Amino acid sequence: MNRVLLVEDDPEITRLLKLHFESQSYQLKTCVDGEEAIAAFEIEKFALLILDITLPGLNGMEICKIIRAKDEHVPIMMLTSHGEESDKVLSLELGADDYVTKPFGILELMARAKALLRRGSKFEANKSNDHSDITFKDLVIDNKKKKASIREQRLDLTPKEFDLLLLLASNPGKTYSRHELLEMLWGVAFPGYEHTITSHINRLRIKIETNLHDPQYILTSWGTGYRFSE
Amino acid sequence: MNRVLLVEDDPEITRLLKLHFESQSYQLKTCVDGEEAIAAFEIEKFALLILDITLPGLNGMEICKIIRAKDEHVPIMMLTSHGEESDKVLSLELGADDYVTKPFGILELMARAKALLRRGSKFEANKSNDHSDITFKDLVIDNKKKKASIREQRLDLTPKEFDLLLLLASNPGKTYSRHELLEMLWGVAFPGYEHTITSHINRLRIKIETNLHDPQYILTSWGTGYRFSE
DNA sequence: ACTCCTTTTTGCAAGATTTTAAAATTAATG
DNA sequence: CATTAATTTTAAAATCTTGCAAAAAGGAGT
Repeated sequence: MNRVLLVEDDPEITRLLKLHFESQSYQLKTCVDGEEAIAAFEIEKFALLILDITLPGLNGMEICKIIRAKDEHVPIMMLTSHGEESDKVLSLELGADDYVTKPFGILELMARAKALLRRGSKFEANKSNDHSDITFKDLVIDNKKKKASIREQRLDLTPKEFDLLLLLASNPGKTYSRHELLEMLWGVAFPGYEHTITSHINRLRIKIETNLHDPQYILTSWGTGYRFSE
Repeated sequence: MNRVLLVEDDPEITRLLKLHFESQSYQLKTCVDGEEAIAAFEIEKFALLILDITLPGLNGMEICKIIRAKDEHVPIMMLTSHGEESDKVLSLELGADDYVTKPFGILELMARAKALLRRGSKFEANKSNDHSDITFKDLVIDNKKKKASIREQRLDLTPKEFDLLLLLASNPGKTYSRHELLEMLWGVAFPGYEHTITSHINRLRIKIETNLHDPQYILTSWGTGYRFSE
């Protein structure tokens, strides 16, 4: 069973999650309010529920409570705009299993969603290869150890640099626009500019590339974005 | 036979144990209540049972009693939130083999689980090298003797300091977040702050490093956590 | 070669994170 | 029960990262 139910009124977030869940071959059904969600939940079975807290009409916590009363086990993840600790505690008390605050990096959200989905199902697909190293030329990225090295030498990367490199390198040859990168790493609701990406790419290259005028790892797709060599 | 059955309703603990048992190549099957557990026990064989005492429906002690009646030998470990001595005594009378109170350090729990598993099976895999010393540069850690020395000189470490050093040094190069360290050494339900880790790292360094501004053993992964040199 | 547009480079201030030191709390011991 | 040791919390100083902007350099098309 691979159906996920999302209750969210922001179309931008809906679009993004739909994109990512479907790319991982999950079906994402979306509702914009609580009544719709509860109705959907009555007819169909879902492997995971994702509820926005701030919604018109019934809010996320209320939905959570109602659904938890009907189904003790289904994994529930809450989304919220404010990083309010009280919301978090309250949600978890109401029976939510995880809690993500906006702006969230889509990759982080997906990772946590997968953890919940995994828990619910016995047949471990474990599709994502979070566990194996990525190697290209003299570069090795070990996500498990949070470590990257080039020519046997450990790279001293900041968290953002590491994430950026990991994302690009996980999909060699795919060009990511600055917008996409911001969305995936900085989060959907990130208010900043795309310069930021440029800066980070630059700093990464300084640490990785031997010759900045002829990069071997992080390549520019002119007018489009960046890609990892393949 | 390497199957372990966990009966636990807290998803956080479930997640953590699953992670650790699977990393040690055990299969961990999880149930959230007693009926499910007993049903599973009827069909499959397990090398170890871990029961939370406080559960919705049938509690851990009741499950223990029922299962012990069906199988005299299977090792059973109890988990409980309150360090109540009476619970402990009662559990052991009901046939449990070990008893761990929350918050528990995951490493301690794993060690005790392994001890029980070992008892049950004669063919000792002994996968983990708990018994050999760890040596790096001038530092020697002897887990068996709970002793560490640097430059032939015994270090006077407190228990927490020793555990922290041992954990980091058993996986050189891997960056552990403060959260991970808390979870593994202090326990899942530890209510404190991550500063605590910082403090212990600091005191460890004072005892181990020659130059605090250029540590050779315990390194900082900026924005991420700490790691042992490799 | 010229112009327009994009990318690279550089520097900096604001904000985070880590270090350090010391105080407060808790646990262990006689 | 008092002392001592161990652990946790707090707070400030030091350090590093990040986001942004502006200048310099690099393509693309004419």
